[in-house]
Amino acid sequence: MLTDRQLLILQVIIDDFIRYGQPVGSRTLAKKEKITFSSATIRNEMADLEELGYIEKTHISSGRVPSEKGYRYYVDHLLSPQRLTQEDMNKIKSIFAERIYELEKLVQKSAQILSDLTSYTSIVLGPAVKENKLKRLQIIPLNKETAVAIIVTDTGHVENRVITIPAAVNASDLEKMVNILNERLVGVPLIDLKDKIYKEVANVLRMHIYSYDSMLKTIGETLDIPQEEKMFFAGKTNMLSQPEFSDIQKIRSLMAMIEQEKDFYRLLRKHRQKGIQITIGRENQLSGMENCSLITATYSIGEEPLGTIAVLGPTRMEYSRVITILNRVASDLSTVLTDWYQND
Amino acid sequence: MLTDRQLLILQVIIDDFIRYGQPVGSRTLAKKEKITFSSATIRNEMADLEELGYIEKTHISSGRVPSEKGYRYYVDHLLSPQRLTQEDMNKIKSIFAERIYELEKLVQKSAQILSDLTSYTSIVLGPAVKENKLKRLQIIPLNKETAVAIIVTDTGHVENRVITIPAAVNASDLEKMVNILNERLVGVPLIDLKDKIYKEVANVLRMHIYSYDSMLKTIGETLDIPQEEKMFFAGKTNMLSQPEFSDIQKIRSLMAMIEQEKDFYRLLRKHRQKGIQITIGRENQLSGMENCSLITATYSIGEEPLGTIAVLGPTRMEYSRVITILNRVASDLSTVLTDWYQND
DNA sequence: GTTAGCACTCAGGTTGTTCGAGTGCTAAAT
DNA sequence: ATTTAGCACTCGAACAACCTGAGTGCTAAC
Repeated sequence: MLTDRQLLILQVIIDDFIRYGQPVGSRTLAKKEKITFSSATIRNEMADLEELGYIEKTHISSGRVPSEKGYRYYVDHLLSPQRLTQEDMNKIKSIFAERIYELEKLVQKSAQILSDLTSYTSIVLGPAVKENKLKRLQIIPLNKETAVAIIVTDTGHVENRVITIPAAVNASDLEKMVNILNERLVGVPLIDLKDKIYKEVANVLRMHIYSYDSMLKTIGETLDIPQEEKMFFAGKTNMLSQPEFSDIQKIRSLMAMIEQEKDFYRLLRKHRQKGIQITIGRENQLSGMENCSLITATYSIGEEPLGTIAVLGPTRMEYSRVITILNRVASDLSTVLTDWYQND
Repeated sequence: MLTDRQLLILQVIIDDFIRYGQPVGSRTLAKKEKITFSSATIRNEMADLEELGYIEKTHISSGRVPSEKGYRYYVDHLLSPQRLTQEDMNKIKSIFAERIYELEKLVQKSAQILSDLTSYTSIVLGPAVKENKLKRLQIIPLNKETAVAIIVTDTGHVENRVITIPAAVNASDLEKMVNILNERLVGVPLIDLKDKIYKEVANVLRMHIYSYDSMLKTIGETLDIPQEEKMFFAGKTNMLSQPEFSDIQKIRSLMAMIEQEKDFYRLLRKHRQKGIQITIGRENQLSGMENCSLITATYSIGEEPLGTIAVLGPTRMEYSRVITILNRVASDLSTVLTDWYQND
């Protein structure tokens, strides 16, 4: 177990390093207000902290730098909570004060404000469309062979897709079918649509529709809703200004990682628990993330969790500030959404 | 006027520099097959070429590098046309062989293939939605206050927006109005919709609809179609691997330029003429583009130009290869689109 | 007109040196 | 038993000196 003095030193080292990005030496430390003992004492303590794995040297006679274990301890035990400046508060408020009725736009704006305020990269995982409920299905013929199928959900989200209409199907059949589907399926979550069609609606369709088979196939196409939540990025290039990424190689691997959205999506999916979640450097188990930390929070409608908002920064990021901002944005976003949807 | 030998030397210098990215010296040049005279002769010719502004030295005793004027002359007069490899041809074909019915997706795929094949960044300016013709307008109420307005165009494009419904408007009025609008407005280009409504449809509406005023306002909201063509990027980070951008500063200014989409959009808009257009370095008159060239082509339906596809690379890019690819993709894309739309 | 030869230039790599920030250890002070 | 002062030591970064190689321009001979 660490002594109080060791904790103090660890905290001051990390705070200083986060602030200035330079290895911290005993002399620098000794000058700090909070530190009342001499540099020699500090050196002894630092030697212990290093042995325990909380800090590292970049070379044999350099100052110390936090290790991943050090950051981990720091975020778990040493974070000093921070208050937002009035200015930041206002910025956040101003976003949510606008009456934006489209979920996607709101979510995108949230990502924007997060990256603006933090100067890191932010990612927002949109709500899963598949859990929205069907409000209306519409098929609008374009010409003899093709039509646009449109699905509107209760959240106002619109999915659309161009489909081919089998030659055997005529316009009135199409219309009839759309009517039947709407009658039976409004209110059903998109993900259950297919199932429900085969189990409950197929019978009805067979009775009323002539070319039942090809029709069902067309419907199948239509209802292939994307399963995955959309990711919205903002400030992708903010990382270019971080001094730890002055090395072009690091930037390349980081960018490659971000572009490769699949892996990153999977990583985000691991952060679904409520509250703030932090993963540091290699904890992310994703190459390209060695020098990065990811902080996430969730937003929700009422008690129903909807999605994740996240900030990606260097391991040397301002954890406490980012956490405060993230909490704030998540809660404001949740409030707006809850307010909006529960007034139905 | 340049002599044949000077032209040969200029061409070989640029070809070599494009290939290896290193300043080209007289000795290197003398070793080339095509060059039958000695390095001393070459030095004399190079001195002349430099005086005329076609090539430059990076420092007093370095080899030569093409100047912007040199590149300009090269692309205007010296390009040796190139054939696509079978492999590249196949890749392009495979994209357009799939039956993709959505314009946006097709366009996005085209951007993707362009950046894949060239390893540069590619940009595609989508067709202007405003020129599409209205196929159907639909308003689907979500709850008492809000509704989704959906506009489907003859190209299968779907625009949608959440609108607020004035309290004075009731459901049957809404329906009636949508019917009237559809009757009168189908086939009208989106850009003319507003005009047409005020001039021709307003009268009819006034006769049939109770809360005429607030209704017209709602309709106005609905028809605020984005005026600008969408830009689709692909391979944004490809530039990171170009040796000329090993300098972090250059990358930053380049990325900042790309992120700042407005300016870039304006630049692209200047390239609307048919055929291949090339602007080199500072010809682009956009800071961040000093070391870049932009090559564009247009795609069309029949004779009707629709949009622009572009490749953004370093000034030292493989002009001839890019031009070949761009031509190919543009023409294939045009063929598919023409085929598709003229079968209406 | 072309080329060989030569003196000259400069970027970039290597080496050596110095400086300063930092360390660990020891012995004295508290 | 802690804490501190002092000292020898280490290393990176910055700088200068030097060398090399690729390249040039010019001149005189072919």
